[in-house]
Amino acid sequence: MQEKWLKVWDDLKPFSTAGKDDKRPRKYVLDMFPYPSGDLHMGHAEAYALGDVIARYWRLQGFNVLHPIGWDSFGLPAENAAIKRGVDPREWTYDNIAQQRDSMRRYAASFDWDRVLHTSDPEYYKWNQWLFLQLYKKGLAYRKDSWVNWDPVDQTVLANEQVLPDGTSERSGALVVKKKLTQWYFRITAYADRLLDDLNQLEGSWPSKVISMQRNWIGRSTGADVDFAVEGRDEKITVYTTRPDTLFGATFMVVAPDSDLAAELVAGADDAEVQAAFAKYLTRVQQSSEIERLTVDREKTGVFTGRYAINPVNGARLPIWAADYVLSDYGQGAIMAVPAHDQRDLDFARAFDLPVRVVIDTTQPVTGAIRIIPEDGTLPELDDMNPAITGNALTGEGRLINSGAFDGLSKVNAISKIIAWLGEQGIGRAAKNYRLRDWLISRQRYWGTPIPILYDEDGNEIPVPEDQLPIELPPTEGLDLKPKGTSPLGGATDWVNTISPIDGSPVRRDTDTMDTFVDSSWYFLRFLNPHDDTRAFDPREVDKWAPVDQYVGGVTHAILHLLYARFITKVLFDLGFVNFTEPFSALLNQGMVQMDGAAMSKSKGNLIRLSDQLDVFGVDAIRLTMAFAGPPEDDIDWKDVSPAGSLKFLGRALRVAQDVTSAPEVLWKNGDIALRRQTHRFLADAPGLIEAFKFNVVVARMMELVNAIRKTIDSGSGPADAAVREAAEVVAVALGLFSPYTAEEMWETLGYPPSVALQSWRKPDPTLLVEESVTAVIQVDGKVRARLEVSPKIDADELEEKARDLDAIKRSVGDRQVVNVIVRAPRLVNIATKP
RNA sequence: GCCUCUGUAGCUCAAUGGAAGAGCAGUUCCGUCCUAAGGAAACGGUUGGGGGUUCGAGUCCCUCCAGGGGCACCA
Repeated sequence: MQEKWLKVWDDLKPFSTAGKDDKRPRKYVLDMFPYPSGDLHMGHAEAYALGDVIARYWRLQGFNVLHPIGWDSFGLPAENAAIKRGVDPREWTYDNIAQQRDSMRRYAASFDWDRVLHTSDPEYYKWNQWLFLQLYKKGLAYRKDSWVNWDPVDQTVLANEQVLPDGTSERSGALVVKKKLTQWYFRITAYADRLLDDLNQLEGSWPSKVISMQRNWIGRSTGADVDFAVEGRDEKITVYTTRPDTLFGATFMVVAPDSDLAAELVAGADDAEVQAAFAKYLTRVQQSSEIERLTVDREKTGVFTGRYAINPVNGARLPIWAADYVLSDYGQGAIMAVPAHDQRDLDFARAFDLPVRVVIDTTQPVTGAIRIIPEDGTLPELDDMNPAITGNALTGEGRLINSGAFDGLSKVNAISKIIAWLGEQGIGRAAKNYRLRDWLISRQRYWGTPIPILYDEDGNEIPVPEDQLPIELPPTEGLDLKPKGTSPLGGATDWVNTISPIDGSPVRRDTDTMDTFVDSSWYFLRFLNPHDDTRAFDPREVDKWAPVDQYVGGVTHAILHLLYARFITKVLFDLGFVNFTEPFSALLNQGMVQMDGAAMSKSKGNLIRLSDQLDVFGVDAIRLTMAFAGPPEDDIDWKDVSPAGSLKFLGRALRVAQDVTSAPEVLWKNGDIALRRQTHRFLADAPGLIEAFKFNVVVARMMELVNAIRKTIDSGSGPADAAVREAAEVVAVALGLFSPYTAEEMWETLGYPPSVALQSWRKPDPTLLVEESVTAVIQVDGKVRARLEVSPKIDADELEEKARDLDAIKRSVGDRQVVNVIVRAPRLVNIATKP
């Protein structure tokens, strides 16, 4: 059965995107493309089953649907496998692709096979290099020397986004260490505001979880930069604070120990003891792992730098400390510490016995008397909440005290007033900061896109001219791919050493390759003209198809891929290449397939192999099981689902079609009215359910419909009834979304030529959707006392009259007084009484 | 710790503030030499607990309980 239909589909090509003169409205349905790491697994099976329902549905609805597939085929696993087995990564990669492609075809995924792309083809990564150069021209790609995340197992740097919250690499699982290197970055921070603000457009069409994760990741905060003079130093130190209202409460200052500023301050301290202590501390900080640094209830550590700053608002002398709870790459890498109103500063102050000065009275937040606190910051009548004693910083709302001219102001008012005052004095200004850092794209590995930059003998950057692209990867022969901390491409001396396109002088190529997230940040545009070797994408095709109408994929990419793709889209918008700013209009995140409540893995011994399941139950039953298992965004536990049940249902559906004895020409209007009503109710309801991704509900409704057909055949008007044929045809078309093979069999059995996938979703007959009569519920004091069969068009007065006329109601009301009658014609009457 | 989502039949889920439902599983029966397929019937509920708003609450509000997810030294 499988081979038969695969051949039919190959011939008919029901899913290739139609030509230019196609007048149908367009839909771009995109499944996240896979990484070719072996054959397809259960997770792929779920994702592609769900994406396929959507793509096939829009086709039935008369849309010209673009549903392409490709492979994200650069990346470390290929290279690691190549090292292990001594083969070329190309071989491993393209073998796996061939296998996955064949599996997808048998899985009946409705892809347009004429648009396949692989990111590891030079025809693709040529345009990756082109994209890099566009960013370079705009100053959005740049090199800098910085502390980077280093994966000691894969021997490469990682983007911030690739480091898990526990400080390990998302890929190798190794503890990430910090290393100072010169690397290429994309200036994603320049787009931070737009990436954040444009999330509002996606509200409602993206999962709120993904939106909130992106918001958190960008992490915008607003506050002020404040300049502090330093004793014995001409230059001021600028700190960033979100709480300028607590400026009068600053009692010390902290700088990041790994910052240039810290080193310079200590060097100028002219105190050997201080310098020795600092050097020791710095070493310790640099050796501590990320996992240690991120531990929550960690003791505060730090050293005094030997220097003092002056608080510009009150002249207080503030000792400057170096401590690793201040990060060198956020804000100014230095803070003013207000221990009374910041828990971290308070913890530090208590550890090193630094003063605490309360400047906000949080006891009477909005109204009430202003307390005047003595200069030493103690609150005699408030000992039970004095932060220095309780260890709890006062972070709530309140009024300013101990703050000179600003006393009495509320927190919000004080923030704006103090920022304004700082501005007038020229010692501060409003400022914004982001958690988001620039995107580090260099990787010290072979299997990726070469960075199209040359360096002359003085180390100056020379971008490769666009007409010289692609820079192809050199063959692996003679190269040592083993991780050694520098790119394997450095060993390809003939490749590295070349001549300058400007003056022919000797130059060297950049030997790093790009993060593969660059590849996937724009691939959805390449699908529009995958074979065009004159440009990355055709603006006319982009106008026609993009942005993607429906994107389908796992929540694992909630930050990384989706953020990068959004960023690149905005860059392309600014460069005039596309006319939209968000790449994916709607996003569906499918859950994961689990076993016994845990992710499946070989090591846990709970791995369910897709190929085994397909062997036992077949493609149709597995696809149906995936759709029926529950809402798509929920995880599926394979022990809770029943592929055997799905298979049983498919058999029932097919037998129902086989039982039909009427001819295709039979007149439906003569059919059994009850079955026809159910069929048309299904036709009316299913589209809304599918568009809301409630595939499981559609399947349940389809099962009900099949049960009803069975009943009509066996104990109703019989197999020759026209309604039986009509309902079976509707089931065949609907089932085509989920279980294409069985649906084609049904369609053929019913006497039609292939393919059921080319059918249209039938319009329900509105006269069959209106009930002839409905049951009205008659309540007395909210309790059901009687029922009435009435016309659906009955008006409220008539219904009330009929209801009150019922003996059961008269009895029920008795001699109590009727105080209110609620009538919701035609469904309900409720008579409220008073004894 | 903070934010957020979800608790409905054994399981997976429905139900514009208006009769608590479906599918699957299980049970019984029919069928069959036996097994399976297939068919029929019934069973299954304090809608997590408590309070409130309402003529009327699974649905809205408050609170507690349980689970999931996200964030968490970013000044």
